[in-house]
Amino acid sequence: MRQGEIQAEQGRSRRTREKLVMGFAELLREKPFDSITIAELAKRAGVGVGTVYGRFANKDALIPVIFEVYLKMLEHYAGDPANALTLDETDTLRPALEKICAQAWRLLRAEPQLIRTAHLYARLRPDLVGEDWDAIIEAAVGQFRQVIEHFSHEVRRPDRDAAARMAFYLLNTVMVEQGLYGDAGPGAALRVSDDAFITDCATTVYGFLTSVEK
Amino acid sequence: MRQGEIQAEQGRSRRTREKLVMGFAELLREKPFDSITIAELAKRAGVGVGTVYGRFANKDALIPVIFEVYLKMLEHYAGDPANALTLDETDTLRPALEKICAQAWRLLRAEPQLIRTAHLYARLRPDLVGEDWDAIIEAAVGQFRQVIEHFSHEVRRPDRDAAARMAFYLLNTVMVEQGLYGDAGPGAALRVSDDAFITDCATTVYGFLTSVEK
Amino acid sequence: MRQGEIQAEQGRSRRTREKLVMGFAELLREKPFDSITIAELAKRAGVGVGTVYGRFANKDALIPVIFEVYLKMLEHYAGDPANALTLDETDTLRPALEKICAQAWRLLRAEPQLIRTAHLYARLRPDLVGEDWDAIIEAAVGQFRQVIEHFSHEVRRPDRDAAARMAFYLLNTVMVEQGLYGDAGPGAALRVSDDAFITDCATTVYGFLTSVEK
Amino acid sequence: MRQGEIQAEQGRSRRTREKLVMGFAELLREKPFDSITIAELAKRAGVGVGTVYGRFANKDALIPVIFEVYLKMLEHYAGDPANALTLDETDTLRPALEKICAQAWRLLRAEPQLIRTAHLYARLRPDLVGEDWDAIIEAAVGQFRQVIEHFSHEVRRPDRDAAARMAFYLLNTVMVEQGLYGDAGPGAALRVSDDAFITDCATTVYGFLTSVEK
DNA sequence: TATGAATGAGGTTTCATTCAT
DNA sequence: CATGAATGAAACCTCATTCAT
Repeated sequence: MRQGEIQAEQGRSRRTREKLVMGFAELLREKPFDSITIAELAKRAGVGVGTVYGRFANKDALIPVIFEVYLKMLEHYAGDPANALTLDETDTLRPALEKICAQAWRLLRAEPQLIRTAHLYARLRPDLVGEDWDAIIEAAVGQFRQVIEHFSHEVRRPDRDAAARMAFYLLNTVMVEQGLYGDAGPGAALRVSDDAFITDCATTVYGFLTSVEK
Repeated sequence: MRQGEIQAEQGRSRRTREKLVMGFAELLREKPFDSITIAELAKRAGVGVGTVYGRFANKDALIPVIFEVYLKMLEHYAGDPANALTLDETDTLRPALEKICAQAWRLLRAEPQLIRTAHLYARLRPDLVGEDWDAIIEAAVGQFRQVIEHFSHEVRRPDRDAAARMAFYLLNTVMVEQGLYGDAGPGAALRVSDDAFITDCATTVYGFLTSVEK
Repeated sequence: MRQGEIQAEQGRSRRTREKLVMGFAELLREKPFDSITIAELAKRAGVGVGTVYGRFANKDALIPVIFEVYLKMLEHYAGDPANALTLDETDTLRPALEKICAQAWRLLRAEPQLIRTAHLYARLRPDLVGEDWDAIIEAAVGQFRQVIEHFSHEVRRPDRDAAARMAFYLLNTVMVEQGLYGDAGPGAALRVSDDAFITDCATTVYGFLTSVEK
Repeated sequence: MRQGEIQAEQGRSRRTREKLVMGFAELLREKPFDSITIAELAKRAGVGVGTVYGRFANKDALIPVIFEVYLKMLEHYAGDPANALTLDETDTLRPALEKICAQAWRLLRAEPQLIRTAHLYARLRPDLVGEDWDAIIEAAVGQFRQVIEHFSHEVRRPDRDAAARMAFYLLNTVMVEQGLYGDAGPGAALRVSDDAFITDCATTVYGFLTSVEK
């Protein structure tokens, strides 16, 4: 069970939780977590304030739900066949990385507020992330491991697992930064188009995977 | 003049601003911006709350000062000869990048709270960053331009300026992420030592700079 | 029937009431009445909150039960042969009073929280004390009447009933004050040991009983 | 300075505190402390809620003020010549004690709510009574010391100080009990008129002071 | 200009009570 | 009858901002 969350998940109670999570997901797409008030959440979910406290011990207990919502969104996105990554045998590593980058980019642009909040709270309250966050990361790392395996002959990093992790980390960090905060932040230095940026990201990961150990 | 900041910079008034900025700098190293109250700032600066409002129209008007403080810190750090980057003719690109990475890492570890807040607000309130942020970025990009120029024969990117910008962006983003939030966030996937991470960062930038255009 | 209490005392219903009273008695020994929540009581009694409201119209309706619990405790205490007051013919009034005082003191020290709450609510909500409180008092007054009767020749108060009432009142008030609130309150002025206090109490009652009418 | 109370007592600030204390005193005469809300106090004092928190860190910080108000009331009462206790040489101990009792009784009847609350919180929150409570007690004990000194030949208790303390304690406890809670509580056993009760109280103290050590 | 007391909207949390199941 | 989820009024407290001195 998530931190501060309150037991009992059946019948009316279960539906209430669903209403709350749905209302919360809506709000998370509209504004940052700390501008969301409990009263607002209650209203959006169509329940009373007390009801929120019936399911969540306090406002902090909602933080793990951010990741639950995030994970749900990713699953929904991954379930869409349009986003399936098919690794053709005739393909090479670089275009495959570009596909991945382009996909990640689309996702970031589609759900900026939610992803922003998730990333923010993963940092602000690491104690409250729960297991969903790990699941999210491991899934993504796994995808890279597959790609590396598939184009094994092109990759020169000796430790494939470490390489997959770093590749994920690189791509994730760099794209989230640019995708979420756009022209603000250090990204302002770039002044490039979306497409150019996607290409550069792919190049970066490609460069990392194919360069020899020091 | 910075947004929301109030004119008149002479005599008593000027010293008041200095006191405020110094107190603010102290507090920024201790806690996040939004946990700093105006009353707290006034006390730390040794002035009255009303006086703060005499210089800054509202709390938001302090956000640009975050970047001013950040820039001042960078300048102080850059002014220290111990941190000067000397590009020896006999050197090669890769060790030079490693030096840069190691330096950046030290800085991040020395001033995490301030850098965290600056990066956060550059994203949360891009409208309020002011000119200092640009100055910070251009300075850093410039350093990369120098390095690229110096090891020109090793770099295969055709557009040197664009390459310098991306290199800065990469390094900055990736290191800030890992340096500030450590094990939380996607960085948790890495599970590597500081030294290994620094090396990987250098490799990444190196890989990017030396890989051929698509 | 007690105020606000709900009829029907048979079978399942009767056992529910017992569970509630037992749980309530436990809680009364742990904390003041107004820090006890209905949800807490329900849990302790092993029933649902709604069930509490099935037996008691509202929280106030529990106040008379405080006295019921108090009375039960006194009866339990009085039933213990170790606490029986045997008035020997060779005894005199003063040592008898000291025995009574010492006994009362032990009781106060054994059940401070419950007695404190009972006395508090007898004052705060005199409308809700119910008949149990009278029973408690009359039992105690009766004991004094016996003692006065037994040492009739030593007592100089003409009205024996009034004397018994005042004696009880004196002892009760003075000891409860000191026993429950110890060093706080006016008792702070005393600064005496338990034994000395018990002796002084006995002296006081003795002085009252043996002094002549004005 | 009192616990949780906030510094600065001059000019506007001083007047605000006065307004608050006056409004508080009014409310204390009307209802128990814990039914008084901060918003209510603010309104009564004619200030904003924030202002209350500007002077008192939290609601608990008002508890010491209860005793301040109580002490002020006692001083006001003591200052009235009508209440001065003149010990005539021709007097004897017993009538003097009766005068004291009668006076105490009048006071109790005049300010029941305030005295009730003060006594209640002296017990509930002994940590917050502050110095005023000690001052109140010592003043009262001092009065008894005087009386005992004046009628020294009638008093048979060897330790005059201890006797004064016990006399005060007795009288205070017994009268407060009866005066504040009237017919509720153990006082219900008495069923006597006010005058008879006053006489009995005097007799009790007299009995105590004039009976020989055990 | 400097001060800091005063303000009050707005946020979180508790808990007696109701009522659908 | 029993249950416990749902309710929402009401309490406490914070803090950016104003304004009289």
